[in-house]
Amino acid sequence: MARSRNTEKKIFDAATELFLEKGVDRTSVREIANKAGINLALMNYYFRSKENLFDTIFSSLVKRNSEELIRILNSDQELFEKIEQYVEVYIEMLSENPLLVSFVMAILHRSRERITEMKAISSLYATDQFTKQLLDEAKKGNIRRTDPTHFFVDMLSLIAFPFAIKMLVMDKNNFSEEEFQQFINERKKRVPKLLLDSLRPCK
Amino acid sequence: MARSRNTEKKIFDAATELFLEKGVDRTSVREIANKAGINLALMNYYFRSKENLFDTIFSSLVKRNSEELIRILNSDQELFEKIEQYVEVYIEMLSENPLLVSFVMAILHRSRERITEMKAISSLYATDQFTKQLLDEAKKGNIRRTDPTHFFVDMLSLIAFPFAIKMLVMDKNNFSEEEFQQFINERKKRVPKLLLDSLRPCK
DNA sequence: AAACGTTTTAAACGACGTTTAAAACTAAAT
DNA sequence: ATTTAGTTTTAAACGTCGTTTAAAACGTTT
Repeated sequence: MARSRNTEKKIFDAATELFLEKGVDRTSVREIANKAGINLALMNYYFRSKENLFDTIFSSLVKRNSEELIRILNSDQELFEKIEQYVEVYIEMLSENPLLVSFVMAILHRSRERITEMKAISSLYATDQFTKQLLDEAKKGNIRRTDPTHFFVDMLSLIAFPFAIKMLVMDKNNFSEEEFQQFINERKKRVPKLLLDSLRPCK
Repeated sequence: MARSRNTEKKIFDAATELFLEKGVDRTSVREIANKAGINLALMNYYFRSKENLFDTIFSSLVKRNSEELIRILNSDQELFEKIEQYVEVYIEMLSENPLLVSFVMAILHRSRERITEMKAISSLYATDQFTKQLLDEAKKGNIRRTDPTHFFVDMLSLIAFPFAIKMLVMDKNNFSEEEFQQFINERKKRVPKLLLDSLRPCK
């Protein structure tokens, strides 16, 4: 240990703030160093590369937010309730963390190949328990038979994509920021209803 | 006119190919110039900037592919058929044009800055006719009442998002490229069914 | 063949992420 | 108290990026 034991944290915090504010690509290492009040080279000393700094920040952010989602998905809660809760919590999480959304967008755009290497994301989609539940309930005749992979992709799409096209939706409907938030809030009930309707055996 | 009347086209073609192959950000102007067999400065001479070159390529790609989608959306076709056709054609289009997917990802990622391109995309979604149709059919009692904005967002999400998370889906399910194509193909029937089920008045 | 506008070229610019090698510093060993 | 070993910080430079510049090469028209 030496002069400053919080240099790493200073870099981390400054970068987080700048990444959120102007995006990863538009934030230079020199800016980060400046904001953190440290020498340019220290970013590489502590985080090896800007890319790795980004990954570190992103992973810690995902970790902080994903635990509840993972817990819900793997609980032995009743299927319909589980879906309702999962969707609501997921949407709320994305709603409260714009940084998370823009990070995911950045990753999907910049390194779609690399996305599976990110353990933080990968662990979010451990769907074994959920898959089993879908198949069991179908066998019991409680729900219609459905391909679990498709169902999970449907669910993720309905949850996440609206955030990706936020600007498009706002522009098309002349939404203010508040109106878009309201729109997203409505989806907390709408999306589960849509999904559950497709599972109900009735007709 | 002077020495080479197809320099512009050579740049356009080389850039298109490289952008598809390795993404916009990972393609340098020097690479484009190299592949096109032209001097570095000519890219700026003909296209002003790399960003503008990207826009040009993207716009022409969208133009080539969007006409049919717009036509379908604004036709006076019966609602259910229209949805089926729209989804199928859209998925097929994204399936055949990976470049389009990565371009859209690039634009959505920086949607705050890339307003021009956003407008280009936005024009794809003149949903007035479609909205009217949804409201009319609901009034007639043929379908359940639904918020047209939400419904359209649902539809787009189910169509497009799976392409964005392609690598994740492939990794989680150990899909080969062919198997992912098959998975996408299945969605051509699945997605319309899901959407139509949510509209049916029955239960 | 001279003048003009267009296209092409080589070289350089400033900004970027990163590396280097030495300096500054702390902590432990003599 | 001084040397030693290890860590942290620094200034300077590296190579690459997108872009600009000013001159050269060229085709066309007079």
